[in-house]
Amino acid sequence: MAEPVSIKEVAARAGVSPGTVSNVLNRPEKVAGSTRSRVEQAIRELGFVRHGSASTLRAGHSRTIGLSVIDIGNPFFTDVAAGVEDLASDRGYAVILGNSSGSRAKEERNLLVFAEQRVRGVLITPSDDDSRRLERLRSRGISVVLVDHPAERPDQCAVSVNDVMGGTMAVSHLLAGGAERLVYVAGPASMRQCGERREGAERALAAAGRDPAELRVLEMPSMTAKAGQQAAETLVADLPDAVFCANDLLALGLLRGLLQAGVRVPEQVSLIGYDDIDFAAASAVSLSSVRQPTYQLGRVATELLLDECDNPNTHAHQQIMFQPELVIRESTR
Amino acid sequence: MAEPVSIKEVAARAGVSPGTVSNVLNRPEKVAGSTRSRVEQAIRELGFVRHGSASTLRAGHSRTIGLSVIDIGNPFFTDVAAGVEDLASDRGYAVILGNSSGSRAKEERNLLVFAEQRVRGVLITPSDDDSRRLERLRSRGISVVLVDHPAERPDQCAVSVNDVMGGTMAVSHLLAGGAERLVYVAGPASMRQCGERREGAERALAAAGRDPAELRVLEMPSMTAKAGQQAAETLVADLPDAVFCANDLLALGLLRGLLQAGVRVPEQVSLIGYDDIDFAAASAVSLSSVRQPTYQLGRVATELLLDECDNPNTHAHQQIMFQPELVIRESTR
DNA sequence: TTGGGTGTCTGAAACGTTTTAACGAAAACT
DNA sequence: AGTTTTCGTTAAAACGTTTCAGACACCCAA
Repeated sequence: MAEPVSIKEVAARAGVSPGTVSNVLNRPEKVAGSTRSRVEQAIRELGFVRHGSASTLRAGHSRTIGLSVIDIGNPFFTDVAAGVEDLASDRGYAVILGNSSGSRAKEERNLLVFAEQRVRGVLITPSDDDSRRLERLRSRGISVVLVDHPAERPDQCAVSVNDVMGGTMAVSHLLAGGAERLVYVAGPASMRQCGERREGAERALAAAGRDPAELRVLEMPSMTAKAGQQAAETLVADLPDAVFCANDLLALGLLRGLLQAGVRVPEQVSLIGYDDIDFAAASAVSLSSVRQPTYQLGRVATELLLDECDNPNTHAHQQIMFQPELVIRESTR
Repeated sequence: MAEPVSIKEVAARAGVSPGTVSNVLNRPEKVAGSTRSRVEQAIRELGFVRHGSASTLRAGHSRTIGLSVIDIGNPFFTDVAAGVEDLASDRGYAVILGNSSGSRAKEERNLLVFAEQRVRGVLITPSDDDSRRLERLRSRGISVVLVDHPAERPDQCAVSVNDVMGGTMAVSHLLAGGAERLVYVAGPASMRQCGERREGAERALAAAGRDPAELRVLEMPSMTAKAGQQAAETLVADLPDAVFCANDLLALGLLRGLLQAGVRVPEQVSLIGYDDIDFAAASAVSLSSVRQPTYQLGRVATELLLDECDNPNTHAHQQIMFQPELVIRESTR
């Protein structure tokens, strides 16, 4: 096992001082061509790899960002993560992944890890609206960009999608199909997305001249396919004629549960999901859904974060809100 | 923006030396109860968070591991990642995520980042069989555990699933259903998984007294749903009666393409995938597949890696091979 | 000839931990 | 009482970078 080679040994072999090697690494334009190539050759010959921790310690900042998502098993977050990873990697940043699984404690632990690693910034889809934790990070000099969550204050960056509008789109579409008895299958009430999509749903009812209180809400403990299937068990007892699910995972699980119980979709029940994950188009009855620009969400969020890190003085905080898009397939009348 | 607080300030406030604070952090049993609680209080009051880079620099090893996957958009890898993250997080390790997207260059770049970060170890599903890169890591003292890839040498850990057997299972099942004209839709030939599943398929043919050369192979440039849909366009021109896809993403895309072209599954074409991702059960025609213990794969690999890191002397390298499981649904006769 | 640039490189001091040898005090043995 | 052990603590030396004030050589203008 070869001993790791340090900048000093490179310097020795190239016949220069360690400071010069550092310059070759960090501001190559400052060093004369001949010296530079000599150093570069030494680096190659010795297989030198910069010690990131030493660099971070001295320079005061790292080349890593933290990404905290709610459910890595959800293609929505996977797509976001792909956007983040692509751009971060292009810019030479490493991504530390944290999966909160919807647990506040786990999220807290992830943030602690990020703080210990002195990440340059954090991208987070918070699992609830408690902003104190994020304040704590910011007070440590770690930039935070909210992903799929609107900004709580103007002095921060956030990238989100208009969930109220998405909810309205979904339910308006169901109503247009003749929906009478509507159910909204939601995730935990603490999740902002669920609340806003619900509000959008209620607005759609109101806009159609109906009482928003008509909307029956079924709250599930998690937003997974399994939870969707459980929801189906509840619903078959008192079948609605239209269901809006807070995400596609719930919708796919629900769809499966309904079909297994012999319920016809969309004839008996009109069903629409949210996110338009890739698999929505391939399901037993292809799923109508509300599309979000997921990959883009991750990419833009990363762009904002890196800009905030690299140009702290010129950086202007931005709150970007994308618009969702209705995708109609077979599962709705 | 509060200045970050160091161990020294904690020491000052608690009236002890920095060394003692370090002991409280790393070997609390070595310090007297009263001193310890005094230090712990100071830590809490000042909001001290250990500087991971400084710690790494001095201690010579970090609390991070690198995870390099081929396609973060594939639920197979997502499940693996979930297993990795869960365990790593439990043990206080951070996970640096690298997505190679099947590109050798990108994989190389990820490994470089891992080396710079001085990760404690690397979990990797290599995108090809070039082992030199991994040797280079190991020679730097970074443990490597192969995920979903058998070991190339006995002195390394690897966790995989028997792909030859999986291929045999799949094709035997197709043959039992009366398959005559078989196609294997594969990913890039450089991927070991594709090759081994193919070998398994050929063995199944041989075992049935047929010529393995009968197996028509359609090689796609990537293993995604999109590629599967393209494969469908090729296949409809000369329709086989049974198709084995190298993974479920290909199979789902292919299924979609076939159905759109008016081909009935399984009546005209029997179709089986590989991985048994969650969405396989929910597709238009629910997909028969070969199940792999994905989450477990990630967890066990992490277990091995951390054992190798934490107990380098007692650690015994292990090559674990799980057995796949045939899951029969509607897409096969 | 002097004075001031300019371009290139050096040396040493930091950054915040961990680790080690050494120390004093108290406890446990002769 | 004297000696050894044990316990708890400390001071100082690393770890590998980056940074910054300066040094040195060279050239140009005055």
